[in-house]
Amino acid sequence: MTDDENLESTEAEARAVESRAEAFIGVREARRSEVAEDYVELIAELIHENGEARPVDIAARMGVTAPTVAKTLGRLARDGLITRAKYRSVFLTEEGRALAKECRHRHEIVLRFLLSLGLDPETAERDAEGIEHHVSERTLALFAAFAQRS
Amino acid sequence: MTDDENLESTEAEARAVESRAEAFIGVREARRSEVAEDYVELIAELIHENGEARPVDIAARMGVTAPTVAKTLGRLARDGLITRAKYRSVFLTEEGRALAKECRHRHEIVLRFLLSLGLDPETAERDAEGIEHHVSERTLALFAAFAQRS
DNA sequence: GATGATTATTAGCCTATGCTAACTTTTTGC
DNA sequence: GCAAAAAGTTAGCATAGGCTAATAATCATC
Ligand SMILES: [Mn+2]
Ligand SMILES: [Mn+2]
Ligand SMILES: [Mn+2]
Ligand SMILES: [Mn+2]
Repeated sequence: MTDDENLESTEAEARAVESRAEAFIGVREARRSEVAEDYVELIAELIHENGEARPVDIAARMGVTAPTVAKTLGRLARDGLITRAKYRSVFLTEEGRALAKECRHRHEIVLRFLLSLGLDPETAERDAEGIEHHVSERTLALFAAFAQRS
Repeated sequence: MTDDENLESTEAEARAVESRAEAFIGVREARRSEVAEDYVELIAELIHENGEARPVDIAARMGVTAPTVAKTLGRLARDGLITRAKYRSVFLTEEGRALAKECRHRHEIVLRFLLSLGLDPETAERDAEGIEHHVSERTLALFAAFAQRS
């Protein structure tokens, strides 16, 4: 048998394997920002509604304990998305605000898209919360167009 | 001011907070099975195509190193999804096969849905790989119906 | 069947994200 | 303004899921 007939050895096969790997690598990459995205989006909302974002309110809405919030806020501060002072509320940096805006935008589009497909609001909200982190710009554009059209 | 006028203190507010938390808790729950789902789906495919699933092939397609695969396979075995013998290929248990079938089914539907929306195949595959873990049964049914219809 | 290449495992490290328990600070209500 | 309640922090623990370096087993080839 020639080399080309070996399992795995064709150029086409190699490209397929590579492109599959890239998909998974991309998903893992997206996964790394999920928590940060959800937090800044929520923080922006709390600030908008209440004038400030308190850890206790973040914890209640995220469904986690206060120490978990504290640790996550530490990472967000380290990454330049929020500022905070001990025992005080949290605020977004410019970068944090920009990310929050983008996340809210994406969340809105995904949610409206699911609703326009006919999904009930509760399930739509739940699914959007997970899906939003995994839609490319292209997909988002298609979602927006579809929701618009319908 | 009466109690009802307090920020956060209405029944409706409390329910909204609760339901938001449930959405996030659900997403975190889904997140916990993502890796296992991707692995069993891939293992099933490799077995179908090659008769066996070798760690080296899993690693190439997942875009991770061999030790990462080894550790993950340890968890899958612990959770009753695969069986394996040292230095040998991996096989699915009944439970693993059932999960793989379910994942493949979901993956197919999400992918076809994205394609039927007009997304290019590369991006569709990439997005499907992330989205598939966050679609409820209801959403999946709507996706299937839409792809069918179009 | 020796031997070099390939594949698999193990040990050890790291980060993220969750938790509980204990402690500190701030806020609230008399 | 003091005491109790609420909120926030810290320490310490666990698991998942990545990695590299080192080691071990298997396979392929002569
Ligand atoms: Mn989300
Ligand atoms: Mn969101
Ligand atoms: Mn996937
Ligand atoms: Mn998949």
